[in-house]
Amino acid sequence: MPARPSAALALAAPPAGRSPTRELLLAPTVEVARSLLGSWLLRRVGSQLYGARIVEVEAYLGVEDPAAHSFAGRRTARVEPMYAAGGHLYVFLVYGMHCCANVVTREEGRPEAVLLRAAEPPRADADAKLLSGPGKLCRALAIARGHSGLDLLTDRRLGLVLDPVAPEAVGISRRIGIDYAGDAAAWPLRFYVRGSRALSGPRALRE
DNA sequence: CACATGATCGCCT
DNA sequence: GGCGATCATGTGG
Repeated sequence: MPARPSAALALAAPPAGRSPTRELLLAPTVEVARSLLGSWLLRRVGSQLYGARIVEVEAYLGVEDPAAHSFAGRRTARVEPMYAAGGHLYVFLVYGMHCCANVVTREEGRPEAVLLRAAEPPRADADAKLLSGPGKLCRALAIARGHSGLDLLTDRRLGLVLDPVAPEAVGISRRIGIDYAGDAAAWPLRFYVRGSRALSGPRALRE
């Protein structure tokens, strides 16, 4: 696991745009998911700033969502950050080797989150597929389990800057990789920026 | 391009 | 003990 983010993600200066408010991140999870499309995920290591623009996310609706780690109120040390207030980060390990990062939503005690599935590098000449998948996104930005539970609104290492996309540019589909969750796998909770070259998943889910 | 498979280990039952 | 909110690589069309 790389200690530093990919050099291709280095930023000379912070991107334009405003930081999200706590209120925005306490909103219904689907609303937050759409708000995060286009947003910059910023990563700071030492004095160097890195970042990428989020183009694909999935909503996980907590205790009533069979695909969510917090389904039926499950509350363990791993999932605990999902119970924090909106704006915190939840990172977990899947398949023994990849991390996935989520932005927690809703008020404290209500464990919902938005999975960050793909992002675009800041420059057009970079590999568009560098962060095309939740595991690749974490690897490219050097996000690890040790970051789980941090507050994106106050932490120096990770943060967000809003840069909304037009509603008509947003595509919607079923979620990926959760077929074990039965009917919930078909719920339209994946949101993506149409036409982005950084999208993950099969072609049929990119429109 | 579509599909199949192996890697690898923390987490929960 | 079983199984993932995945990825890279391999095969075949």
